[in-house]
Amino acid sequence: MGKPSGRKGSLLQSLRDRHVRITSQRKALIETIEEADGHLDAYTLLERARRRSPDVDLATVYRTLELLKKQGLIDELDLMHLHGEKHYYEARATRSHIHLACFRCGLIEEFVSPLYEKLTTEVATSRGFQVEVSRFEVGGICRRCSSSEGNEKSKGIHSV
Amino acid sequence: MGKPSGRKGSLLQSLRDRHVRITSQRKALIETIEEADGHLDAYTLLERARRRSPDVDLATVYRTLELLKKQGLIDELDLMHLHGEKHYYEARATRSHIHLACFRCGLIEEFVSPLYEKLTTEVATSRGFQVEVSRFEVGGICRRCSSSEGNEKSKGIHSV
DNA sequence: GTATTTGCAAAAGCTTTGCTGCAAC
DNA sequence: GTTGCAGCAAAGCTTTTGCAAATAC
Repeated sequence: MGKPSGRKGSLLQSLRDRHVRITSQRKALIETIEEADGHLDAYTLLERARRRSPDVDLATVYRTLELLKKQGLIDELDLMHLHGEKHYYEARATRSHIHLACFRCGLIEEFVSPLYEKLTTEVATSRGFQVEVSRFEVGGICRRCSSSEGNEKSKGIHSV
Repeated sequence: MGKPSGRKGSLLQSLRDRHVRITSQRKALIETIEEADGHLDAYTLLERARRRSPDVDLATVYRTLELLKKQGLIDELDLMHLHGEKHYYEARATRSHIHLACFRCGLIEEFVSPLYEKLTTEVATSRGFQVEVSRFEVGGICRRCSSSEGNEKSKGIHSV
């Protein structure tokens, strides 16, 4: 399943274009984000980034995420708080998409629709609102879980 | 500006219909939620509910919110984390609506559109996903802040 | 009378911050 | 050489949990 993500390596370039300082830690974190291709929480990002730069600290992870958010280069997701209150991050996609979170198995699906863009435009036009970020999340039961209704009890039975 | 909310007093009735125990604390909390008509965080809910029932505890607030969420009677919002990581709650509306959060002044607007329902239906149909909850939040700059661009510095200058 | 809910206090989870030394430009 | 970043450790804020006493039905 193809993800609606942007070209890899674009995050670093965007930072350079904006005259933001590129440190080795930021580089490691950004490369990790781009490699992951979506849905990383801060701690997972830390663990993976340490393969590239062993001394990265969690504080740096958060500070870098904050920076990237402010630059509009990544999006912050809640994924319906399926796994606690933490946040997830992904490189901003070329096309915005909805996240579907299955309460039963924990699967996260992505869904692209022209209606999404249309709706965002409608907000901007009719309310005079300059949209910088938007987030559409849906929670419920995925197709696979509905069809195996009642047979599966545990969470996480379908791979993410 | 009319809110797209349901009839007042319906939360308690819904609980009775579902044979959920009605305690005095739950009653106080529910009445407070309905009176507020939207966007209460847990601590504010506690403070207000204490006017009706002085001994309510924050733990009870969270437990009751959990109950109402599970029953699908309230919705949980993040409001783009405009004021920290806490959540906001509102009685589930008869029509689902988008929340627009202004990063500059903190104003939260609500926006109803047929496209929203259409999009949700599309998700259900094309992915076979049983939608239980959906949340569409938008962050950016509201009309008023765009027109007073650069003149206003502080947050919360426009009333919520 | 019995099962559930509550208050209290403590803990947990995620995120932010202060400070000093270090790295980028 | 300056300015801003990183690591470390500590604190912060929201939310959850264990347990004994109280409450609803």
